[in-house]
Amino acid sequence: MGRDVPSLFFIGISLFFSQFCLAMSKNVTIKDIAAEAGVSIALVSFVMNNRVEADGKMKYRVNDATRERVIEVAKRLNYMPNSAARILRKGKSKVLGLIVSDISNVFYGEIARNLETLAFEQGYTMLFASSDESPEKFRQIVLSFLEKGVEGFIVVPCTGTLKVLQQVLNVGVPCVVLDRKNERFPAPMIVLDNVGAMRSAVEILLKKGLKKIEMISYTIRATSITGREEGFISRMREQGISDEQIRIHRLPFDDIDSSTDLVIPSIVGRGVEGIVFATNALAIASIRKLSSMGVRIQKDIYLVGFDNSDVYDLFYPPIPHVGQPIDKICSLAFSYLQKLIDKEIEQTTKIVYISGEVFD
Amino acid sequence: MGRDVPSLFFIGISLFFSQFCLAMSKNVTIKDIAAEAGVSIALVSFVMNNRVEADGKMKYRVNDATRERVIEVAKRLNYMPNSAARILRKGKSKVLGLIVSDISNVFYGEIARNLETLAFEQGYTMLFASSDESPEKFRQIVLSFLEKGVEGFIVVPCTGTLKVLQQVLNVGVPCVVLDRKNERFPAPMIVLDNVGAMRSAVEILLKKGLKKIEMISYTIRATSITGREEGFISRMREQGISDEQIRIHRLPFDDIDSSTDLVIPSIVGRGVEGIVFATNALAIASIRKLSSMGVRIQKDIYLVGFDNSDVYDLFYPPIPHVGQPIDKICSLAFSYLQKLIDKEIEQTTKIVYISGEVFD
DNA sequence: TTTCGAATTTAAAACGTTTTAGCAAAAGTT
DNA sequence: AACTTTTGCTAAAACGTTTTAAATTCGAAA
Repeated sequence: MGRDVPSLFFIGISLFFSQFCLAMSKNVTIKDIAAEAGVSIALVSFVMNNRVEADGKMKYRVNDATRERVIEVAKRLNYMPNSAARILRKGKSKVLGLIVSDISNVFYGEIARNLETLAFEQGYTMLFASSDESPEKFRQIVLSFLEKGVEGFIVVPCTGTLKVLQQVLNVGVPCVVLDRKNERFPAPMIVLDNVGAMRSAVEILLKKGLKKIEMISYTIRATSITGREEGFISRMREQGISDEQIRIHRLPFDDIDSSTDLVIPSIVGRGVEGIVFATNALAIASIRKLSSMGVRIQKDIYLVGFDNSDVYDLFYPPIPHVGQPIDKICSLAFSYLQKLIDKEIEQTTKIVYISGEVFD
Repeated sequence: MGRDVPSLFFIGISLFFSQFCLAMSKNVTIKDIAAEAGVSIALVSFVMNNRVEADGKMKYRVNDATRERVIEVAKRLNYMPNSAARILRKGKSKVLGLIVSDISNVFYGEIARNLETLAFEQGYTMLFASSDESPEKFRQIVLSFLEKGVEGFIVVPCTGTLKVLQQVLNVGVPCVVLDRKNERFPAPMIVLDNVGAMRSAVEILLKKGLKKIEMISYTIRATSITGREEGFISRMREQGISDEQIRIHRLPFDDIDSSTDLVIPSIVGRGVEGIVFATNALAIASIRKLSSMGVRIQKDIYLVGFDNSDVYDLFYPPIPHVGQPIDKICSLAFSYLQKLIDKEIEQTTKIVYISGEVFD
C-alpha cells in the first residue's frame, strides 16, 4: 500500500504561490496541462498521483523528462486539483466531521483543537458543528455532513442519537465516540473513567477531613454525567454516609446561571463544607455566585472542580480538580478513526477508559 | 431568483430516517430512482430541485402524479444526493471555511459557535482550522480549504498573510476578515474599535483615581493589538503622563505563562496600581500569577480585562472589562460573506468598526 | 381530421478527475 | 531473427449530478 497523501498536495502548495502567478481567471484543469505539455490527461494524472508503493516501485511508470515537463507546466499554469471531481471519482473526501455539544465550551474547544491538528497532519480537514444536546439538531448535522461526503465521524453524542448513529454506520461511514458511551453502539468510545475520576474528586475533600459534601450536576443523563454521579454516590456511601444525606443538585444544561443562583445560596445556607462539580461549566457558574455572595473560596467552602479550566488556578490556593487528558483522548480517538477508515479494524463496540488527572 | 436551498434537503431529512429504511448497502443514485419510477434521470433531478421562481412559477414543469411517484420512490430507496457530483456540476459546495488563530481560545470559540449557527441556518457547513499565528500554517490551511471547494472564507488573518489572501480573491472565492484590519486588502473587515475600547478600559481605572497604570500586551503586531496599545497610549497622554512613564509590557504569543511569571512580579514590585490587558488570555495568565503571589485582585491592585470571559465575574467585585459584541460581529461578517457569495456586493475594502461593550 | 401550442419528458453533454485495458516502441533473450 | 518483456504512453469509461435543447404527448382550436 502506498501512502495515500498524493504528491500533488505538496506540488499544490509550492505552485499555488509561485511568483509567476498568473491572472488565474479560469480554473486550470489537468486538461489544460495536458494540452500545454502535449500529453494525455491520463499522464498528467499519473504524474500528480505518483507515489511509491510498498514494494518500492512507483505506482505508475512515467518517463523522468515527461514528468518534469508536466510538473513545470502545472506550476506555471498554477494548477489546483478540483476536489469535487476527485471525491466523485474516488469516493474519498479527506474530510472528517466533528460533532460536539458546544464548541464554545473550553473542553470541547480543546478537543476540536487537538483533533484538528491531528487531522491536518494527515491531510484531512474538519467539518464541525455543535448539537446543543438536541437530538434533532444532531440528526440534521449528521445528515448534512454525510451529504458533504465526510469519510468519518468523531462525535460526542447526546441522548436520543443512537438510531442516527446506527444509520451512519449503515451507509458505511466509520464513527468514533468521545466522552460518552453506549454499550449498544458498535464503535470505539474513548471515555473518562468517570466513576473513578469523581471518586478521586471526593477523596480530595475527604482527606481534608470535610464531612458535609454535596455535588452539583446536570439534569441531562449523558453517561459522562451519570458516571460522575455514580462515583460520588459510591465514595460517599463508602464513607458511611446514608443515602438520604447524599445530595446531588441537578441543573438544566441550557440555563445554568439562574439555577445556580437558586441552588448555591441554599447549599451555603445549610453549612455545606465542600462541593464537587460534574463539569467545568457548573464549577464556574457556582464560583461566580459564591464570590458574589462574599463567600471565600477554599476558606469558607472547599470546592473541587472537574475538567480542565484556567479558572481553577486563579485562586489561591488553587482549586483542586480532576481533569481529562485531552491530548491522549484525542490521539486515541483519531487513531481509531484512521484505522477504521483504512479498514484495518472492524467497526465494533470497544470502550476505552481513560483515567482522570488529579490536580491537587 | 428562486431560493437556493433545494427542496431535496428537506426530503433528505425526512426520508433518510424513514422507518422503512432499507439495508442501504449501496449508495442510491438518481439513476436507481429513475429506473424504479420508470422515468428519466433528468426528471428525477427536476423533482429534486424544483423550486418556486421569483415570478411564482416552478422552475421545471413536472406532472403532479409523476412528482409524487418519484418522491415516493426516493423515500423508499432512501436516496441521499451525492454532494461531490453536485459540486462538480454546479461549482457550489455549500461549505465555508473559518480560520482563526486558536479555536480553543474562548473568544474564537464563541466566534466559531456563532458563525456555525448562522451558517447552518442557511444550509452551509463549516470547515475550520487554527493558524497559531503562523503565516505558513495559514497558507496551508487556505490551500486545503480551496481544494475542498469552499465557497467563502471568514478569517482572522495573522501577519504575513496578505499575499495568500489576495490569491484567494484571485481564484474568485470571497473573503471576509474578522478582528484585524489591513487597508490594502479588498475585503469587508469587521473589527472592534480597538483604540476606543482600550481608551474606555483605561478610563475605568482613571475614574477610580488611579495614577500608576500599565498595560500588558503581545509582541505580535496584529492590528487588534496595536490598536489597543494606541488607545492606551493616547488616553494616558491625555492624562498628562509623559511618554517615558507610559509602560507597555509585550509578551510572546506562544509562551505567555512563563513570561507572565517574570513580568508580573516586577510590576507589583514597582507599586503599580492598575493594569489593563490587551486580551483575555493575558488577563487570565496574569490573574493566576497575581493570586499565587497573594496579591488581592481589585484591592491591592486593580485590573481591567479585555474581551469577554467567565473569569472576570469570578471575583468580587467583578473585574471590569471591555468586551466584544461577538454576536453582532458574527452576524455582520456572515451577512457580508453571503452577499459576496451571491454577488450582491463587490469584493472591496470596507472596514466596519464595532464599539466595545464596557462592563463596569 | 389537421394543426398548433402548451405541457411533459428525455437524451445527451457537461463538470474534472482516476483508473483500466491496451497499444506501440524499445530493450532483452534465446 | 524471432520471441518476450519492459517502458511509456493513451483512449475511454466511470463517478452522480445539473441543465440545455430537443422530442414527445396531449388538448384544443381550426
